[in-house]
Amino acid sequence: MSLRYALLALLNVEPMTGYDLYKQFESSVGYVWHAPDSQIYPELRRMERDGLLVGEEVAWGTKGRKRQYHVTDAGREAFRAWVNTQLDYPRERDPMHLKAAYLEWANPESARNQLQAHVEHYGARLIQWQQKIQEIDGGTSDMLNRRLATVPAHDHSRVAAFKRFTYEGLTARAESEIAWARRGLKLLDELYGDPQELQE
Amino acid sequence: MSLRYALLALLNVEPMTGYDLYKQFESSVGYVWHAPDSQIYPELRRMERDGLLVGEEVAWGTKGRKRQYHVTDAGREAFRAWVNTQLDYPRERDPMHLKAAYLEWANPESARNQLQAHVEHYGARLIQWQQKIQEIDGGTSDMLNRRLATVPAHDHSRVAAFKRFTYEGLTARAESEIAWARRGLKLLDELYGDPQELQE
DNA sequence: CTCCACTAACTATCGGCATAGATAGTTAGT
DNA sequence: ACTAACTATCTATGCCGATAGTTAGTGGAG
Repeated sequence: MSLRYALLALLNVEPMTGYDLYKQFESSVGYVWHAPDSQIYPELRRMERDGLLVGEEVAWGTKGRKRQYHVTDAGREAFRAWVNTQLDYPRERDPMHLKAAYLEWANPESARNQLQAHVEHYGARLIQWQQKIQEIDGGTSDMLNRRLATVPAHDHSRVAAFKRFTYEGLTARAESEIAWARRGLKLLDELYGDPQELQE
Repeated sequence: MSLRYALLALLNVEPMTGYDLYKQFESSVGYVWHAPDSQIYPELRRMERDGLLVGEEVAWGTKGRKRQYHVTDAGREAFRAWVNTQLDYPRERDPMHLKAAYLEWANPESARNQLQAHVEHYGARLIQWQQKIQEIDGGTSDMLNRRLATVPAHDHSRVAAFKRFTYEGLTARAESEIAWARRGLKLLDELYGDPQELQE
């Protein structure tokens, strides 16, 4: 149900087509929320049906057509209501931690590779999210600048602060995951012997 | 697809019925992985069909019957294969962080309440996971002890170490989430004024 | 002896999301 | 004029998981 609000958040800044939104989810915004186009188009239809959006047919080339969606007052209201609503947390279900509990079944190299992949996965995320923070601080964030253009100047620092806060949380999580996986690698060394030492 | 392996992990320790497994997921094991019974029963059938389990009809009272599932060699092999397989990470999709990015839309008390709820949610998890670690260290973990009874003594420390490692990761994550939400609460104080101070 | 909580198992429906594929128009380079 | 890459939209299938409801037997408390 969050896809709907991720879409509203983007469309609040400016009207877009389904394809525009898909591109956003594929790039920068996708580091916080992702969705495939096959999910976006039907959801936009449903949102229009529910009165949160209005679609406007726009010419594209000579014969082409595209549908640009504008947020309605009801849409803005729905978004505001969502932001003010307590969300319910799903039950615990994390494949990597489940697997970690049974790593004694794995052979040591495989365990090592998987923890190494964990480090690399969150390492890549970490860099992306840190980059976002730098863009926010440096005022070079395209998305943020367009958003800021729609709010009065004295609210700018506030808007930017929450964006930064979001990425701070994501980087903290990534760092925590990396630290955990590194501890796991050390644990493997202790239990099975350090492969570096064995080579010497 | 992880449910299958969560079930295999539990059934590797001892044969159980669907209901037993459901109880496990409702209590201790549920802090790492959860599943409703409506998912468990059909999955057990499928696993039996795939040759990973064999079900045995057991008398229960005078007329009652229950089905106890045993892991087959193929089941153990499938589990080992899973533990050795690199898992693929899903795309980013976290409702709370998405919402955090738009907290300027929320009214301050609501934002405060939601961050407070975030602290409390992970606070509760933190206590549960820390308890698990203490149970492991103190040798009072029922689940772990039954598991240890199935492996040779010289592997005991290894098995326990991975269980502990899992919960360490979960507690670290919980602590990170709590610290983040607390930073959010402080940010709200800075942006909107500290409600404590206003009362004085 | 009856009531109730618990044990045991199963079914149905629905939304979210992944994966894949279909269709058509556009734009820019060769 | 051709072709590749991109824009734009939509459909189909299927798994995973949440929620809710059904049926039937067990065992203990009052």
